[in-house]
Amino acid sequence: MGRWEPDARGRMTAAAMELYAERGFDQTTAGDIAERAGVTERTFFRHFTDKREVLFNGAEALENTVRETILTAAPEVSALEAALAGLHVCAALIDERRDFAVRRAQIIEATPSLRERELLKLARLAEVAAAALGGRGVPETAALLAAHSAVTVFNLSFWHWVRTGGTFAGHFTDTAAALRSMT
Amino acid sequence: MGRWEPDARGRMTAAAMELYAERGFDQTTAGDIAERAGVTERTFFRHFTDKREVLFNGAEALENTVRETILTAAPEVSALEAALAGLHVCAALIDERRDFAVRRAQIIEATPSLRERELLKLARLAEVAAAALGGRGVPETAALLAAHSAVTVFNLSFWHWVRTGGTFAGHFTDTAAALRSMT
DNA sequence: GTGTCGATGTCAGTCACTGACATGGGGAGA
DNA sequence: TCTCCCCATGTCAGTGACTGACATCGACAC
Repeated sequence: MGRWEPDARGRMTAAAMELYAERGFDQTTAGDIAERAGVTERTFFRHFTDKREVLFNGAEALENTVRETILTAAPEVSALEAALAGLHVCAALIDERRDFAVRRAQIIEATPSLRERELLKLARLAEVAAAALGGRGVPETAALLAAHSAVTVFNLSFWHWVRTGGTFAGHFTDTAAALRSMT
Repeated sequence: MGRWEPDARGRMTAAAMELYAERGFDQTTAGDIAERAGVTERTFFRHFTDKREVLFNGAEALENTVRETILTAAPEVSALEAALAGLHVCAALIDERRDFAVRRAQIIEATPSLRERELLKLARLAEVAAAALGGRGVPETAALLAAHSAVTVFNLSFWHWVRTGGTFAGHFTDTAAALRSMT
């Protein structure tokens, strides 16, 4: 691929995480990140649409996981349970990288504009889940409700996990149970 | 208040809505808005923290409505029903200004960065609702789940209302019913 | 009539992001 | 092994969002 030092993208991601954690998102310029990664500011913006996106690389992988898990769920499974299953697999994946996830979460928590971007990614995840449910024949409104509910469980249990420890998947299971017994 | 033409804020909001609708958010500069409103770009940024915020003036009013409705709900009402009641009142308020709401929704829909901001406002609304439920003695996880679920109902029925007509409150009631029967 | 105060104007600066064009090394094919 | 092409990167100049510091001006109190 590249012909200079390989994995420019990975170096930029690492540099950004370091700098955001060291001095904060607002005090870090795109040029700072590029410099630490040994590339040009222009190259940074060729890889990432903006300064925030560098923290949201894994989003597409999660979307694929959700989509495929929902689509391959047994046909008799309800919309809500299929959506929960999809997000539960995501939680289990993230469980494997607690260290990274926590550092990233702390950076996001400290910066409103990053929280904003995170909400957009979660909304996209819900849309993907809803579309997958649609592919199972679930009517639109039911699909959207189930998808957004599952993403809410995902989001709430994520932050609970970051703050309290344990396993993400475990918190997810607990929160899902609370949701089922809510009505 | 001001000593020049009064209601600079209102003029800027109106100008921004016009320009965003006419030529799009990205093709509108803060200077354009200020000029049409008869003020300076600097004045625009004194009233609004950024170019997007101009479309989200009513957010605080909604938050107050949600908070007070939840806090004054009958004590025997469940967390979910209290949260739904709070958001239902908001829906009824917005029903009174369909024209404005639809124009605003079309602008937001056309611009990803505005969708992002809208999600942040909805998240804040959910946090306010959850805090109000906390004030009623609801445990944290249950409060967060109920609040976010109600906001999801609000959001989904809002877009359904924008696209199909009818009343926002009516769509809200239907979607809330679908949520209750989901589990 | 004078002084204070808050909203506004002015100005200069930083930085996110973009388009256009140049470059250089690696790999496919001769 | 040489050559040509491609693509990731570098270079450069520009636009526009936002900010801080300071000047101003009109309403209102006294």
